[in-house]
Amino acid sequence: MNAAHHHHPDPKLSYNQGEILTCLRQAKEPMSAYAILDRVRTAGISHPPTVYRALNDLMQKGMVHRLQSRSAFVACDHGACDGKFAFAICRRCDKVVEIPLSDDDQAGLLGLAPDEISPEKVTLEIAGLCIACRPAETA
Amino acid sequence: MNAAHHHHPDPKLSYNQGEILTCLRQAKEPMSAYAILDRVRTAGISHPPTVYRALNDLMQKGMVHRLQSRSAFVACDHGACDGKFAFAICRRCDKVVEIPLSDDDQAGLLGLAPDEISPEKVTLEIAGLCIACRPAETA
DNA sequence: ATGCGTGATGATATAACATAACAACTATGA
DNA sequence: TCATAGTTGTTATGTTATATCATCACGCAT
Ligand SMILES: [Zn+2]
Ligand SMILES: [Zn+2]
Ligand SMILES: [Zn+2]
Ligand SMILES: [Zn+2]
Repeated sequence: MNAAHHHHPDPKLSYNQGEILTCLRQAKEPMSAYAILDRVRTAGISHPPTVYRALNDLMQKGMVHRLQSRSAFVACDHGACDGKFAFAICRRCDKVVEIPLSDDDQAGLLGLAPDEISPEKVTLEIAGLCIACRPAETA
Repeated sequence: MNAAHHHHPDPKLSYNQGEILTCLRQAKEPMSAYAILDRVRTAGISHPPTVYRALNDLMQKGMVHRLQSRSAFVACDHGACDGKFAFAICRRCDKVVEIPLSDDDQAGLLGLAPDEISPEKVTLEIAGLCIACRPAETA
């Protein structure tokens, strides 16, 4: 199989990267690596390392983000971004909203780090209840 | 085995909880659940569910925190705390510093959440390089 | 053309992390 | 006694992630 035979979301991506990014974009919700694997089997991708390789490459490019609190992956809402984002996640339905962080936001967060650790990267995830799940919570 | 036969870090803790909290406090660094399991075998704890149960109980009490970005657990630096903390973590040596968050800090973080998700809990982990690892990085 | 280096992918196996489900034991009090 | 709640033990399994080596396609120098 060859890249030229398929539509790619970005010409710089390899075949596997393109398939997996497309899968995540269509899902519009976080997917585990193994859920992705199930969905791309028809595209000829059939082993976990293949999926993790592509996910790591896509994360390096900023096109995919990992939700640490869920061990799941989402396509970047903005095509790509570079460390300057956070997530809000509904604890009930797993809906995810990507939050762009301003430079000030970033600086403020990095400023929380103590002197003995010079900060480089911030992981911020805010869990809560989305508007659709709020009624269901009054049980 | 019975709690009365052992010194406990807190009388309200069960035997298993006490052993595992003591283990984490002695380590002073993050430990995976399975690393804890190895260390408490001599105390009669020998199965993963036992460790995870105690860890979950201790986390509920705020006496143990989980580092999402490492799948590891640390004893709270302050005995116990209640959601109002962050971590700075050295990406090279895994040194961890717990950062207490002021009410203002918390409010600021929760304020980043979009309208459609009402925020409840914030997970903030800042990765960087600790002072001891800075020389080693110039490779 | 031949051979080489590089990057991407394929494939096997295993490691590391976490939980479901059920059984057993203790303590407490009706 | 009996029921109840709390804790722990045990087996089995599910889920997430990586190490390692093999293979393939391509560009390029000889
Ligand atoms: Zn993004
Ligand atoms: Zn929701
Ligand atoms: Zn704490
Ligand atoms: Zn360090």
